[in-house]
Amino acid sequence: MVYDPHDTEARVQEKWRGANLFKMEEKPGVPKYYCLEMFMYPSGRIHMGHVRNYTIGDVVARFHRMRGENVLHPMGFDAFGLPAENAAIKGQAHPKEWTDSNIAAMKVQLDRMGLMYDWGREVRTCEPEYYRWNQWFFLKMFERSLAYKAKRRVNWCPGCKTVLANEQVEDGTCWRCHSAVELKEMEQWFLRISDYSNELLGGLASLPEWPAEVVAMQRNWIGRSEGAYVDFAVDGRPEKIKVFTTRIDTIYGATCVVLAPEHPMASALASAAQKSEVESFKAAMRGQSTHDRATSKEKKGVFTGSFAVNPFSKERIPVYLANFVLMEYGTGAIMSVPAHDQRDFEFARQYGLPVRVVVQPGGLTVEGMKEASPLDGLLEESGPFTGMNNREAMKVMAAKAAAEGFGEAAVTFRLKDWGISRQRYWGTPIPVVNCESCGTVPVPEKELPVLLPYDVPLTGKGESPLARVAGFVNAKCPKCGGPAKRETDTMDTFVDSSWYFLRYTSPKEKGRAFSQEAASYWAPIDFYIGGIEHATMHLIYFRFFTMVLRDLGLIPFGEPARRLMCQGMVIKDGAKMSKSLGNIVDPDAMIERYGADAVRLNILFLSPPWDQLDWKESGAEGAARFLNRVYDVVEEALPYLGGPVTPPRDGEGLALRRKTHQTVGRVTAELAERLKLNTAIAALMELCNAQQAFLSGFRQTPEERFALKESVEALVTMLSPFAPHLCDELWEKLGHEGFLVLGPWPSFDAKIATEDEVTLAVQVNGKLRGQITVARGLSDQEVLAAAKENPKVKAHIEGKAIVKELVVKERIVNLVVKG
RNA sequence: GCCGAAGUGGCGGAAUUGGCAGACGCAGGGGACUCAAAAUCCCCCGGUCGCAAGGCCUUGCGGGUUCGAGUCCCGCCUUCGGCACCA
Repeated sequence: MVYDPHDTEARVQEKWRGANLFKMEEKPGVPKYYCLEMFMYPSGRIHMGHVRNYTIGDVVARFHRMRGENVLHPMGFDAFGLPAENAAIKGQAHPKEWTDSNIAAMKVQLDRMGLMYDWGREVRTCEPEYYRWNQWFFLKMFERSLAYKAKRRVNWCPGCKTVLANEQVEDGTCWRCHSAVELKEMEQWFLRISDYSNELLGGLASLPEWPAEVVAMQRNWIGRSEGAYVDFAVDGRPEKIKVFTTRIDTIYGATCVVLAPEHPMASALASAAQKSEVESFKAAMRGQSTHDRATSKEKKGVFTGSFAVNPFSKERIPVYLANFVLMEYGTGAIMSVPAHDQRDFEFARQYGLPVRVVVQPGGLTVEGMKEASPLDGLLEESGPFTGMNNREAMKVMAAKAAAEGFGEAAVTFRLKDWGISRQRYWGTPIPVVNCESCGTVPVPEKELPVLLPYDVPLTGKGESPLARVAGFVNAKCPKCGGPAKRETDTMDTFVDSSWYFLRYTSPKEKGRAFSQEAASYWAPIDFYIGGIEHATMHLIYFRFFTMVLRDLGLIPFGEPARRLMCQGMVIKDGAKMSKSLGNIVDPDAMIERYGADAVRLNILFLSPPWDQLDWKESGAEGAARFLNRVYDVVEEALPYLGGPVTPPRDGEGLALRRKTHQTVGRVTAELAERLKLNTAIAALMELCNAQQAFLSGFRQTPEERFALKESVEALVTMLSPFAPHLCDELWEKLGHEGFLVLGPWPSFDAKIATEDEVTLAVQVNGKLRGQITVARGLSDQEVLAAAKENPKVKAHIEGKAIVKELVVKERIVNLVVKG
């Protein structure tokens, strides 16, 4: 009998719908479980990456529900963003219609997969009821100076015609369209994520169930470094140059001070003689992005004509501007110590500046020096500090600087504030007006939402589209009532995704972003699944938002997700699936061919969820074959299940019971803890194989009937999170009513799972020589005696002296012999 | 350069965290059923020597610890990912 998945899947899905099975009903007195997959961008079609991501979540969510827990497993849409707008520019449809119709199409696809989503909780970020709360959070942050406007050099993507956050620049290109990013001086809104650098970094230690690589990437990205600020006086001028250094111990070796070309003091420090050179250098640097400068590596600079005074040695050293000093990091100024910093070394060689060794690791001389020495050692030529260990000197010298008022120990971070202004239409309007007399004025809360107008000319030409909508732009100043103009930039869509997980807990809530009661019941997320590409974007932003929301008193926790899993990429024939390579696998076509259950099973069976996965069609055939075998086993067993049953105490019946309970133990452990879903499926396959073998020798006794019934029902139940359609169908065949997802999960009996005989391997000198099967619970002496009796072992120990005897309970015996 | 992950049969991958390497599946070979095919079922399937019993080798490479190492330690090689003129 061949099982037809299409017929079954359609019928079973209809029953689920009829029973409103996926609506979450909270029961009192049971644990909660919030299982969340990163919501989707409504591009129009789901791909294999979605299939994998959502199947993992679905299996885990179903499992927890079967165990009787309150499970929140929602899905929604990250519905603002560029593709919708670009489609409109191409004249396809209004972004709103484009988005809505894509969502409708994708929901059909998701339902076909059999995914257990409570659509009653769906969230769409482009709805005013959602984005008004983006605006509200913005106002709250504005009140606390966590949102501010500043003129900065920002990343401009000429392809997307908008500004990008630092996190959205990859290798000097736009994360979305990969155009080379340019630097532009623009007035922008920023969120002060840097205020949370310390907590974002420290909090990582409280996330043991996050993947090590994500934690490492975030740590790297936040980039803490310990050092000191030191003020250098400028000879003959009142102002001081503040530098940041991690090597204050090398300060006696500083032979110049170098400023970034954009440093605010750069022009002022130019002497009359150097003025034109300084200005032309600044002009040359202006067009170059940090990325361009970094990749050229060549050190370029110009002397300003001014001199700085080393506050320790009082030495007078020249002040330069150079391309390798970044305005964005530290203070935008450094002290240059050529002997102990490679960049400074190269710069010194280029411009003929002196090189002086001040930390002696042993045998280091300036003559013949090919590169800087970063090593530790004892200070030399360092005034009163000479002879001191350099690590010690760092502390002492920073303390001296602080005591004398020309510096202090300091920690700096690489993490910069989050620029959220986007010069595009399809996003959340920033709730601010610019009044001629009052300046920047936030829109009062009661006027929210600032609605995104529907009719907006979209040309893709570059400035904010909203600026062309007079009805939107012209507003009254909330403060003075005078004429004002609205902010026409919209927010980065990563703002939307920074708190959506909280909205799911009370998606219909009015008057607040979310119900605080619901949020503190459900959140933090127990299990969060998504792609690793968000490691330093979404996954850092939503941690930041969670901390801010906690500080606003809205939630009682600061970390949004307890456990994170990043599913591996789905590739085909060793290459990433892409349209240009023509190796896209269409989920719909796969479901058409093998059924949703087989597709789900295959994508989970092929490798552990977090590993890269090479989609193999033959695997889907294998999965379908297995489901067929399960179907056959049930069909074959069915006629035998009616008669009287008695628990078996020995023989094949007991052996099958053992296998059944061992499988329950293994599968439960995988689903509850380890989540190596491929091995859970392997265990189920083994159980099915055992049942097949059992049936071929089935003797129709009440004992064997008991074992068979128990085993088959356990298999169908445990397979149901993976292949929910087939299993619900089989459950009905087996004479049961209702749905497997409502539980219960099979109970595990350790006593039955444990064999009363154990097979041990016997080694002689660490080499496997034989096996013995003995009763459980024998003493080591008895086990050793049995081992020595084994004929194969005997042959290897005969005539030799046994030097050592080892027994590892229920595993192995090792006899060490000599001679 | 720094940080992280990984390297196991023809392939995807297992291995209870130091205890029988290769579970489970895919591909392949042989057989049964069939007029035939599909489907299904049974057997074989890391390498090597051997008729066989069995021996030897084998988890990227080289050392080490241990009765015992895919797993731990030291030193390399390779691949992938992230960051990178960050002072």
